[in-house]
Amino acid sequence: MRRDELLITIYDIAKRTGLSPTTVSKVFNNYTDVSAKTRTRILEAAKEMGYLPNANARSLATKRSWTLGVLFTESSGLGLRHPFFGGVIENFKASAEAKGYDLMFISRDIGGNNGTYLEHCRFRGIDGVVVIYADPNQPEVAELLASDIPCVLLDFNRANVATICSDNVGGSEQAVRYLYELGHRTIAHLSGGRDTFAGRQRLLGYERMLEELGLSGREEWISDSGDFFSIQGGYEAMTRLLKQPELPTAVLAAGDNLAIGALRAIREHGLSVPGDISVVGFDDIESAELVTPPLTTVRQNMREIGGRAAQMLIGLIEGVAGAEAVVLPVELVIRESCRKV
Amino acid sequence: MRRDELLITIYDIAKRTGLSPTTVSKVFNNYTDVSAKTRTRILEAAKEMGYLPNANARSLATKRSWTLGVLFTESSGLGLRHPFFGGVIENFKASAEAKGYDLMFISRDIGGNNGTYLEHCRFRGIDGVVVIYADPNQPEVAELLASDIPCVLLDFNRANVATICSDNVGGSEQAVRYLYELGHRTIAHLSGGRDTFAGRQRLLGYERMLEELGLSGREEWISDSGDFFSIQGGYEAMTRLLKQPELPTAVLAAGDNLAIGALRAIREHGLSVPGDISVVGFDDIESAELVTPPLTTVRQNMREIGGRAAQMLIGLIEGVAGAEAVVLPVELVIRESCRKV
DNA sequence: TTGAAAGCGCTAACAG
DNA sequence: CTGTTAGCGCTTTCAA
Repeated sequence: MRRDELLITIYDIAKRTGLSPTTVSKVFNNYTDVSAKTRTRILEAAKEMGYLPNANARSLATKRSWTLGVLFTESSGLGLRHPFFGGVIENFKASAEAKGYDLMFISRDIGGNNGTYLEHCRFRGIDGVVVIYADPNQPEVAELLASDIPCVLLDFNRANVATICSDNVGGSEQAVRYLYELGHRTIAHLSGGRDTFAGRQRLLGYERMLEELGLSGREEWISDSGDFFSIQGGYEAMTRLLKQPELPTAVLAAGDNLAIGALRAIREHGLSVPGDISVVGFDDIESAELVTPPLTTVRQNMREIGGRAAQMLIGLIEGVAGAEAVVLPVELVIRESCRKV
Repeated sequence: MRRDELLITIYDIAKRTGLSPTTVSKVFNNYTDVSAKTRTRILEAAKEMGYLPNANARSLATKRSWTLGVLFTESSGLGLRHPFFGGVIENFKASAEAKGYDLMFISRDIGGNNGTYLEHCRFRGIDGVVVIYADPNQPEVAELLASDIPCVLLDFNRANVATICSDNVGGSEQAVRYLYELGHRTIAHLSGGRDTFAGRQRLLGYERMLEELGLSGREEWISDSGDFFSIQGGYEAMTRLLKQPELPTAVLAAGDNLAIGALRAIREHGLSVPGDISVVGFDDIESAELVTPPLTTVRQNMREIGGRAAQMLIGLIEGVAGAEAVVLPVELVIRESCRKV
């Protein structure tokens, strides 16, 4: 069975119904200037003949592909495997599909050759792209964001670009206040890397709340792990912290994986969580509740992030929305990694 | 800046170089019947003018989209969020891109309306699809597999379809033998659902090795969790097991998440792992080594599964390979959830 | 080694 | 309300 033999076009339908291809096309594009009778006649013929529109032909004629690009930074090495982003994309996908868009991954390969992200998008005729955790200052990302292709940027912040991220500052503030209310007065921070927006914001919230509560911050109690997502990074940052002559009674990690690494470092140091040190994470990834002790953490709303991102991007594409910066609320999820002192 | 103003076509290049569109096209398709001089002239002009081919036009003319579909079963509710599949897709993506293919998610929505997977593929002109953990007996999946569109099926097995999966039988066998060598004689199984291929295979390996070792299997020690991936399922299946009058000293779970749920059930029952009961998982997802105690488990080679799947699919598409059934070796990763008895 | 012409399947003015 | 016509950008015979 060759595929071409069953490829039905609007011309076939036109011939069969005695109408013109134009009219057939109009029916499939929901034009209103087609009589009800003609419309059903065409629809019936189409169904009988097994007609399906050809997306490529349509895109060629309309310059609209109904395809959304998904751009991951490849440098960070996380990508899909990270449960947080996997979850975000899943929800993005569901929202996009409901509105008739399909998703395609954007890479720098273009037909097997090297190119830029922007070139890839132009090559494929992508209608808009969601940029997930990619540094907007990286030249190739910047090029894309500055182009005429609508973009939504997640977890970063940039002038004139539609962005969406969690309330990172507020999340850290909530966490620190919670620890304070449990009686903690010496609170450290495992930072997620000062070169990322979310990392800086979470650090900022930590510092702000410390100040608001009249606690003295100490530079040595901020341990930079370089990257949110690595358990190893958290382990190392916590290990450094544990070398201090005076230890904090609590630590806020800028990511759950950092917190998980910290848990291990603390245990190996012969101390217990929350017995000796209380730990709070950030994200609420699936494994947060699986570790021992289950992690108290600041939950980001993955579902909402993905859904809103799709909605924003489509709004931009269809010209019904401008580039706003959305900040979504977070929620402190209390489990068992903190105790009263 | 309107996009159309900077859309350069082969006609523009032809005009600029004084050559014909045909010749320009030939250059970009690596035809050999173009003189070296002409070729460089065209290439230079193209670069200067910022020319990019138009994938839609190309697909329309050639009936080849250089797009691979990724089909997830939506029913199981896992999808990207599961670290195992996320990892598989990541590697699939990398291999596919290196050969000039891009990835698109296949859904049942087609332009926002309902349709079948096959219709979606035809609509988009998808060249081939990787079917990830979707039951091939589900009618719409079966329809796709039976079509003329090349498919590779992961983690299932079906006549005349290219498939790829881990050595599930062998993995269970290795695990049981390992437990046996540690001295265990009463070994239970948390099954991953008898309606999935991998679930049945893992059960089979378990039963076979029991028999080979001369151990008596007991029907009550096989606890079905209905689904590989749910921690909750593992918790419940293990809880049922713990109600038996006589308890096994070891349990093989058909998935790491099942094992993680079992860990919790055992702990809540007042027993310890591996003190009272040894536990072995299957998959080696990231959290396997994060739980307490770190899980001994059968590792599937995500990287290889994804890479081979891409390679097989492209082989099928390009007609250089037939539909084989590949089984990849697994590896027992020993951590701390089992002890000698 | 190069090019003219036709066509891939669809849409969008514009007439009728 | 329906149809004619002319593309969208590219590839592919086939002839020169």
